[in-house]
Amino acid sequence: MATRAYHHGNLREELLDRAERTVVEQGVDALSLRELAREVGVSHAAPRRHFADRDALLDALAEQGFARLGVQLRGALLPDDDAFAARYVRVATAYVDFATEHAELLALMFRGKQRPGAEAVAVAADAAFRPLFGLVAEGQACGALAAGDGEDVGIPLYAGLHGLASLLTAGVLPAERRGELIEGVCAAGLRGAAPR
Amino acid sequence: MATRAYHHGNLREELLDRAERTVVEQGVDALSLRELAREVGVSHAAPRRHFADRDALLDALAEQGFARLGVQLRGALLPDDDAFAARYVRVATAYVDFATEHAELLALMFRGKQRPGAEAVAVAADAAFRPLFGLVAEGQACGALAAGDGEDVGIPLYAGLHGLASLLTAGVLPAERRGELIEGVCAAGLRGAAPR
DNA sequence: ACCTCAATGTAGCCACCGTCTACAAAGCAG
DNA sequence: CTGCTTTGTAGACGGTGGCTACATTGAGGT
Repeated sequence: MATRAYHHGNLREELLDRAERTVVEQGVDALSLRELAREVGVSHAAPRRHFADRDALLDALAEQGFARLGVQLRGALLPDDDAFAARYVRVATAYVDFATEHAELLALMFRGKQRPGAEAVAVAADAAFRPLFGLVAEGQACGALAAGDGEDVGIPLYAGLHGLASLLTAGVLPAERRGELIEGVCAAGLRGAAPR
Repeated sequence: MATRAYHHGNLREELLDRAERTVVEQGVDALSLRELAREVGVSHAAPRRHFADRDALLDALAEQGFARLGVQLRGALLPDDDAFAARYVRVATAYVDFATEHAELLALMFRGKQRPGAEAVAVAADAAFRPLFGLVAEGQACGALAAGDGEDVGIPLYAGLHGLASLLTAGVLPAERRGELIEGVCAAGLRGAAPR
């Protein structure tokens, strides 16, 4: 084995990858910098060269999480051969899927938004959510959604999705019914956002 | 000063009160059992007589939180001299108010639901939410909400509220617009849940 | 080719934390 | 009064995050 040299060469990324894995699998609280360093095979103080403190690492994780979420959402949005409602359900499903599969990561992502000095996280969040605003505009253009400020129309829709995801990951709603719950929330949301 | 005796007499409750305060003010992560014991003026191992470990204390806190939430919701529901929509907005406001004022506590409350051996928390949660189910039934009775399974009708409504609260506490949506956002989400929710 | 120097990793320390166990004090039931 | 249970205390252990001083490395200028 090419016993790596004194300098790792890729420490930051490897730390992030490992950290994301243990966060997703065992929760934020279970993430220990020292344990992480041990797993990667590096001294306990090495991570400090790349992350000022534990919170900085968590912020970076959140940023990366928003990037992943953005990819998922854009992927779900890509095929544009469907009716608007169907596309909406597809994007909603992608969002709820991500939220339930990465529950702990999502909590981290939203935790970061209000912390000071986390502009990078906020920027990543905006980028991830941009597709949703486009979808709302599209719905307005084709007459499926009420006209007016896109935010006013989109916020109730997004709140429903986010709330559903949150209730699913909290165990308030049973995960087995995920599919039908998404359908129900989407349908109710679209009715509520329809032109009147 | 009546220097209290060896036995405190009311340790458990005082620990819970102090703990809730620091959780609400500084977040769950900032809660330290030792610091708590110091504040109450008791040895660092004393809390262990009342809470098996830190998680047990957090569970008790969650349980107490659901009790408080239930009181708020029932209070908002009590005056029944209004039209259904107005009552709904009032209850929704009470929920979002609680969620934003006790953001960290709420996170704790929902964290508990999925943890093993926390039936007491689940029971408290059910009790807190019971008023909401009653309100939905009432809306169905007076024709403001679609008939059918109360859960199918109520879940999208509740998801919207919970999501809105979550987005507000995360800082995704600005707290200053709380009032108008509640109005918007309530209106959209009611339209989506109306008979068709 | 050499030398400097910034970047990166290491080793050891500190205070703090949660948990465990052995012990002390207080209340209570007979 | 006596013994037992409850409640609080004291001290120890391993683990953690953060800090500082030091070691190693690689890259760029001469």
